[in-house]
Amino acid sequence: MENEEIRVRFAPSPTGKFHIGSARTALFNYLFAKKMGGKFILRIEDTDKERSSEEYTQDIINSLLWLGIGWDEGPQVGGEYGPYFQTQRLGSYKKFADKLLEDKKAYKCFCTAEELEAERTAQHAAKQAPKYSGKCRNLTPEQVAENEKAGKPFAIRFITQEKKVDFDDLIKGHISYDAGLIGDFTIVRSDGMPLFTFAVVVDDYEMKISHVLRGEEHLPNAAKHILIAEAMQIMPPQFGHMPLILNTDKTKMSKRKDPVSVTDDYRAKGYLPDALVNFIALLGWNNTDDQEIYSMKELIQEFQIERVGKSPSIFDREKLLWMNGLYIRHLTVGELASQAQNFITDKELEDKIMERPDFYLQAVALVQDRLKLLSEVQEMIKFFFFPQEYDAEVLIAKKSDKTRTALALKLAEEELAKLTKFSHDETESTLRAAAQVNELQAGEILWSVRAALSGSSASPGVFELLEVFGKDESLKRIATARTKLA
RNA sequence: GGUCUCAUCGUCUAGUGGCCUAGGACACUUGGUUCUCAUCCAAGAGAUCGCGGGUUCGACUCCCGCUGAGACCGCCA
Repeated sequence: MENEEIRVRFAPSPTGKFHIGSARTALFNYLFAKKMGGKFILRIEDTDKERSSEEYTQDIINSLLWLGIGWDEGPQVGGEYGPYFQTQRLGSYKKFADKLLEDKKAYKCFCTAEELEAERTAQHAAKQAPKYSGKCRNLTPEQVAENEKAGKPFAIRFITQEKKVDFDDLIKGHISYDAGLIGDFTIVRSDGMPLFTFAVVVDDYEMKISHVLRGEEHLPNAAKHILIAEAMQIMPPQFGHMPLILNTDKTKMSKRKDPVSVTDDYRAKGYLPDALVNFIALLGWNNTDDQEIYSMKELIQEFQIERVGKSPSIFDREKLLWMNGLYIRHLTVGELASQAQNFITDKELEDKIMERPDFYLQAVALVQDRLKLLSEVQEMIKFFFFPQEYDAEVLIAKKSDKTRTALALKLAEEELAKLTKFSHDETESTLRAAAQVNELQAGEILWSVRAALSGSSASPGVFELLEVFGKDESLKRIATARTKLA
């Protein structure tokens, strides 16, 4: 073995927003590398000029960073096997393609897109497997020269040997393909750009990649990978194909119908990166015991490629939501407050928060247990800063009525007004005593005061609210509530 | 149409021949705590281990067949 170092790569193509499935692929590669003391490399596969864009490259980078998946080599950090953008590695592909041509392991194909398309539809109609006819494979050197002279564009096709391709997949076990079914596939486009299938082999070789961990949809590509490697007389890396992440309808998650963008559907919606990482790590991997909550550090410690399952898993958003709530509850109030601030879109509210940061912090502390998403903070704390409109009915506790509620609020206002110390305990004993003396249920008075303060039937507890609001604001809100009942 | 992959509660999964009358988590139901909601705690319901054969004293676990589902078959990745 010339190279015993563990080197893995995550090689996304910037043709769309960074996908949750890609995040899982990246994560497993990262965990594997870190666990094994190896290197994690990020390579951008941007040879599809039509669909690749700078914006998407940026989204990949931002998402990875946000998730806490850093790379040892790649864009921004460099590395000795760069460059890490395929469009900057064209020389390498050309070199290997020329060699393949020279060794008669590939040939120039002058078929036009229309011809190929017609061939495929004909095969489809005849219920045959779509496979290139090999028409240009037997062109004589004279014919090739003639075509080239005529300025006909050509692609380069790989000569697929009719043989069995066997390999041992780290996850799926022994896999065998009949290469005879594959046909001569294109490795270089007529515009000179290499195709993924070919570029990957060259890059993995030049970057000394030892293990390729990717989605199961690439399983058939592994056979091509191995065939090309053989033709190039190099050792292919070890493969590991991870089961797909499915949508609820058991089909591959798609951009069209599912929330799959890490940035738009998770980060922007108020999910925490640690929760997302924890959740996707559990999609296809587990550690035999009953532990479900893992920090990145623990994941690295515990990760074993052998423990990656073979069957696909459905992405259960309910469970993710639960986990996100759990992570939110584990945040310190300060962390939560500052992270949630990014989700405040209401300008007036934002100004108020800036004016009264301590009050904001106290409000956040009271809603923390009730959150599942950071983005929910705004709705939940609004009433702290701005009294909300509400219906008088809200003030009346379940087993109470209008008259008793009016009395409860009157008593509350009078008794609370007497307090000099407006703490949780003081207000509690005061209100409970008032209820008892006047033969009201404690619940009647507590409910109505809480509703008066929050304007809602569901809110943090009344004593916590009283303490955070303070005497003046509390009495003001109770007074307002009383007018609603009058 | 061909090839490949997969198959335990609704979902994520544990289970590597006897510990399984199948364990945990989410969701669900009920109860407790309580001023509501949420949290928290407790309990419950939920899987004839896709089906059929075999191997074995014994199979969720091994083998074969079937069925079902998915992926792939591009000058996309």
